[in-house]
Amino acid sequence: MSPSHQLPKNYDIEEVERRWQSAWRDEDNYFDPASPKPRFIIDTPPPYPTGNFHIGNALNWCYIDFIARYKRMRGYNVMFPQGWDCHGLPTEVKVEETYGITKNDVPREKFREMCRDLTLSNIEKMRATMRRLGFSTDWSHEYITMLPDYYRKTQASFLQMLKAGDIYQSEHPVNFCTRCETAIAFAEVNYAPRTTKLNYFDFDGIEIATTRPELLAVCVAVAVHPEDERYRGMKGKRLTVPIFGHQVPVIEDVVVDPGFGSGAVMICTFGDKTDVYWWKQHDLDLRKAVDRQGIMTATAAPYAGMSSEACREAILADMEKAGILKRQEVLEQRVGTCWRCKTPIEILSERQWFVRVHQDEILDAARKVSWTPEHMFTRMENWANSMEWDWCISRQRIFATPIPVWFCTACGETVLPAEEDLPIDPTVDKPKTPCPRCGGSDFTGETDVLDTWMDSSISVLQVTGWDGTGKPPFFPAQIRPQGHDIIRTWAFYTILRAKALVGSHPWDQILVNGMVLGEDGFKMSKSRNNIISPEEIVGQYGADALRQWGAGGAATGSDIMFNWNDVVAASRFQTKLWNIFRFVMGHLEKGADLDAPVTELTDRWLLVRLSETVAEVTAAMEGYQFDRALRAIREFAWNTLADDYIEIAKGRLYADDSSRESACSALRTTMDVLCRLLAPIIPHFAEECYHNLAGRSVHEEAWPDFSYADDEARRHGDLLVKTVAELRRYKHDKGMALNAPLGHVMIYAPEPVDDAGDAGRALNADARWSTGTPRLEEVTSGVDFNMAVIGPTLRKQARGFMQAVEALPPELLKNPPATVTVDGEEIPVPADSFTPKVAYRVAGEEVDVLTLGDVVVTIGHSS
RNA sequence: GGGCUUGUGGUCUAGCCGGUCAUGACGUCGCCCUUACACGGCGAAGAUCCCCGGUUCGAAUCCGGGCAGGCCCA
Repeated sequence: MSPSHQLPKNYDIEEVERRWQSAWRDEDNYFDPASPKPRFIIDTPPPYPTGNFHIGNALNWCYIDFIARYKRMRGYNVMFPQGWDCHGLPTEVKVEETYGITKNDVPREKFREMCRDLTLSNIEKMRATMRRLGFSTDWSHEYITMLPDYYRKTQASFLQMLKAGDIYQSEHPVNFCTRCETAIAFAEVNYAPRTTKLNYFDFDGIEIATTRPELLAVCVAVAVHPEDERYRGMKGKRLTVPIFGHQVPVIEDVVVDPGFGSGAVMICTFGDKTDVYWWKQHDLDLRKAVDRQGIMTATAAPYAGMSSEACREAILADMEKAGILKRQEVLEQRVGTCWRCKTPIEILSERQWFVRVHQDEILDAARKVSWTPEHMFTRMENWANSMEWDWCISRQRIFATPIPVWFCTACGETVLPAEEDLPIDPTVDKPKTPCPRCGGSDFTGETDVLDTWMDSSISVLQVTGWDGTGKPPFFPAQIRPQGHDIIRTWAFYTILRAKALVGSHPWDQILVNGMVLGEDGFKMSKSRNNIISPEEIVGQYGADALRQWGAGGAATGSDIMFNWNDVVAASRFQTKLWNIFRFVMGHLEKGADLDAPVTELTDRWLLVRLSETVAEVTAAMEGYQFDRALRAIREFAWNTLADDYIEIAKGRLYADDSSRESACSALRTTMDVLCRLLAPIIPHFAEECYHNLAGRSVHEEAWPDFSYADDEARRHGDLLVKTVAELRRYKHDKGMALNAPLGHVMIYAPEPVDDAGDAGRALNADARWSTGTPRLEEVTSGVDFNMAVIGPTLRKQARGFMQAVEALPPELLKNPPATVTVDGEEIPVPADSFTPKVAYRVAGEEVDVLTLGDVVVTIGHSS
């Protein structure tokens, strides 16, 4: 046949994908607030605008887009919004690097402007990548957290939680980065290995081991384990701190590890998190020796003004001089560092803003959400249960949402703006009314700003239509898709905020995706040089191939190793599909009644298989099991349709009778359904084919509900396929070409089969079906056991039974006795417990014989 | 140190609420340019299903204990 003159022989990925991307209209993906359709709102992650939409994002967004497209086809009014979580240190650091300044070198507003400009150009780059990947984003619901319309809501949410008592100010120890000069939350602390020295010194007669001698000035107690015999009776005694001379108590606490150092530990405010625990637990003094820049304070005189490193060396030298430094050991430790700049964090006591964490409420809300995969809920649970401090939300930076609060200069009262006046910047704007407490009119604006998670943790309120008060009209959202790395932050904080602001859980479902690992099995990182960018993949193999990798690379939720093989295989599948499609179109265009009844066996068999595939893919998509969905589609298209069906039925397509109409009709249906099944995963390819087939966009079609049952066609078709495959193998084993003519072929089947001559044409043979028995010598050569019957029925006797059956004479296998003897006991033979394996011998005539189950095929040698 | 998770032919992967010969892809080898496709077709080789123990008539699958990897955290 001649392939369609309209369809090019090669599928030009770049050309086709670009063409459809420019043809598709953004409006087609818009959520319609007035629509009567059921809503499906996606709380899409707002990425940090680094300018680089990386492959981890790509995987995450592939899942989201599969869901969005699938749900639209299922008749939902889908919202697939796109946000940008702009604020934060990385952008400040980047601006400082780019312009060679620090944040204090330019006015606050100028610095913010530089950050905004950088962010906007980064967003533009990332949008371009997202469009190239073919995501069906609703760009009418884009939000940018650094713009007034959004941070007005962030500020409103702050005020509401403040008024409700969920937000408070307090002086409390916080993690502090002295490089960035800001407090950070636990979620922002990374732990890095470091080699340091453990210094043993004489502390008023007791040996103390410490890694942080520079904190000696803020030593507030010495602690020992209550059952440590070495320090029995020491509790309550007061010791004099060397060099500084102040007195501190000896306390006992079970958290002290008697095996570490000398078993006695000095508690400083604050060397680490355990110091904070002891300080609170024992109500100890607070002394401050390190300031926000990491410089020693007057408390540490005579070391005031030194950096903490210099102070450490100086104190050690002085200890040595005084003869109290006993020895030093090398110690491997893990030290908390700033997630952004890697500077070791200090724990400083500062006035900060906090959000109250009600663990139980959060967990209750989290339980109302359906988690996929289920085990990801355990991570949330563990994190919630391990929270010891409230959430520190204030930061001493600039590029962030301002905390909308003033302080009255006269009386210190905290003064709030009216919510309708938001957004405000308290360092620029002034209160509209005098101080409600003292009537004063001089105010200081809060310079602290909000943690960026305060912005992003109301994304779900934003997308469900929140105007800053009350319950959003479309709340809760239907699904939150996100990675497991941010369960303890974004998911946790969002649930907290939804509970605090709306009073219930934020989404019906959460779908947690895995991380993308490099080809070497490790997390992608610059230092490992194993980074693959989406552009690199798309440039070579196109967006649809990348999307197939995302769907099929791993089960949903598990980490996925990037693998070029999968991308290449994906691209080959498209080539295969394209050739299938060209072949089918070529025949359809030659003219056929596409509504003709599907009458022939092979055609009916194809539709049964198609129907089964639709059911399987639908179930997989409902459970977000994209790998299963894609696998089922591939198997159907490649094995069932191309290798089996087309190879067997193609001969009929060249004929010119009603049996050709049947095939064309079946193929037309199959291609239509197949395009729809493919549409969510490979939208460009599906669109290209469907447009040629139907002249419309596949993305405006409904998900197929195709259903076709025909048990006989399924059974007979399977026989036919199996027989043809066996005869192909026969030809192969004989060294024959697959299209070489065969002699007279008789297929003896248990039921009458009418294949419309397909077997004969496929095999290039005179093939006939018969229900008779070939006149051959039968030899029973063994048995096939049915374990599913034998096991449950006979239990412990199963093995003995099988041995007994195998020992039976061959003629008894064909007509089995009612009982067999096992260990001297007569036991009944269960029905269907085994079938005899029958081999056939040639009886005079020159034929070859193949047996496959209950089908016997004889092949005459003359052709 | 804790939590979660994974360990299947050379490589990646499916199966994992137990049932006779373990799925697919890439790679390897052989045959075939059969009027959709050589980015293809047909076939072959290749697996102690991480190790040890247990439950069971039967375990890749369930249980216990190891070992190793990953992620998150302390």
